[in-house]
Amino acid sequence: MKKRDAESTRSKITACAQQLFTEKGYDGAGIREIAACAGVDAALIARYFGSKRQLFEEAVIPHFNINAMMDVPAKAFAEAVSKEYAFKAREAKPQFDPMIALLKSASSGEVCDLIRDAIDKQVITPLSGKVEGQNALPRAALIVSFLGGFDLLRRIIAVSSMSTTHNQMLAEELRRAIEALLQPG
Amino acid sequence: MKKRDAESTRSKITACAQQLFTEKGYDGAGIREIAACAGVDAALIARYFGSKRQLFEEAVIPHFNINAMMDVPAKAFAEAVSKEYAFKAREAKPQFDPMIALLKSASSGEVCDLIRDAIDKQVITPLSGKVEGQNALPRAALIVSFLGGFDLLRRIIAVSSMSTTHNQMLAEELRRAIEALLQPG
DNA sequence: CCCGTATGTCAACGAGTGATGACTTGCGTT
DNA sequence: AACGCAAGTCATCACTCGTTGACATACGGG
Repeated sequence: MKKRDAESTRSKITACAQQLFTEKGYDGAGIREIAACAGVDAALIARYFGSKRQLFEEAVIPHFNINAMMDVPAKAFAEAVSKEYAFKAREAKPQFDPMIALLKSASSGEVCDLIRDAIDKQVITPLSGKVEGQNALPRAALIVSFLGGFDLLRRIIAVSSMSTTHNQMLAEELRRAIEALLQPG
Repeated sequence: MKKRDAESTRSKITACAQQLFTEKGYDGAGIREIAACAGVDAALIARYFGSKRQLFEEAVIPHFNINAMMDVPAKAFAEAVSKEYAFKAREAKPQFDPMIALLKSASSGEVCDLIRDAIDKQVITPLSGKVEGQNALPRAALIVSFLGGFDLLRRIIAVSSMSTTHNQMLAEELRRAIEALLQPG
């Protein structure tokens, strides 16, 4: 019999859900697999979170934001974010990366609306504050497009021409493109 | 009893596979669903194509290329490709769009290697011929990143700030960013 | 015409899915 | 100490998945 500790159980489930959703996406990670990783019975997930979708909503969605980047001054923003993205090693599989988890789950249909809302409200809208000129919102969306596509090709699909040997150069090109999008035409 | 016409059966399966892989991605589209759409028994898919993976490989992978764009002169390339992407209406669900199908299937694991090869050999490599200066390959990959991320946010996730009202403006920003990536720093 | 092969049909397998409800058991409170 | 509720366990439901093999039948070459 397991030690009875609801809080610890809940947080272990959350942590394993974050990790497995990052590795396999929403559809790819199963309830039983998450439970096994947490050393917990699968039925507990239903009890604690209601459903798989709610687990995803609670464990992944809130962490998809750019709070860490928001206090960077606008001038240094392109530089900071491009370095951040380019130097996240392609091989390194962090236990939890909200961006990867969302990209891998975007085609799911069951959580696509959650993802859309999170991107809109937690990323694009705050980011639009850093965009000069008109049409700040869609231009912020374009920057997010670029970063998302970058992670998709480099860390999920793992195309060969974006290997880690090009980190420095990729950071520079990333910065140039982001600056082009930040500044008014 | 069905009329016996192997060629027509095969091509109907292919067409429905293309459509359903576009709508739901590799994991989301089931063998039986594809067969039903084609008005065919599910077992025939195994007979004709061997496996679901091979069906995907035959029906989707070869069509993911930039042959249509290759004869555009380098100077007009950014303009042409940005318009092409920006004006593919978000609502319009074409029966078959290889880009959407691949994006929705990238997280599948079962066909990710096919997708990687196709992007490398059929898109990034030919595109790199249009890139000036050094590091043509990774810079071509960045352009593909951008276009992929664009389609992902706009047509799959359907972010609200990229609605069709911004078509013209999105095309311009897209062009600026692509030109920044095409020309050497 | 007749037979063999190509084509289509059907049922089933084994594994996996998320979710549910009944049951046991540990723990804190009274 | 005994009760009640929270926490954990187990079996199972009703599906869907891709794949397989046995079977039926249409069609074309002899």
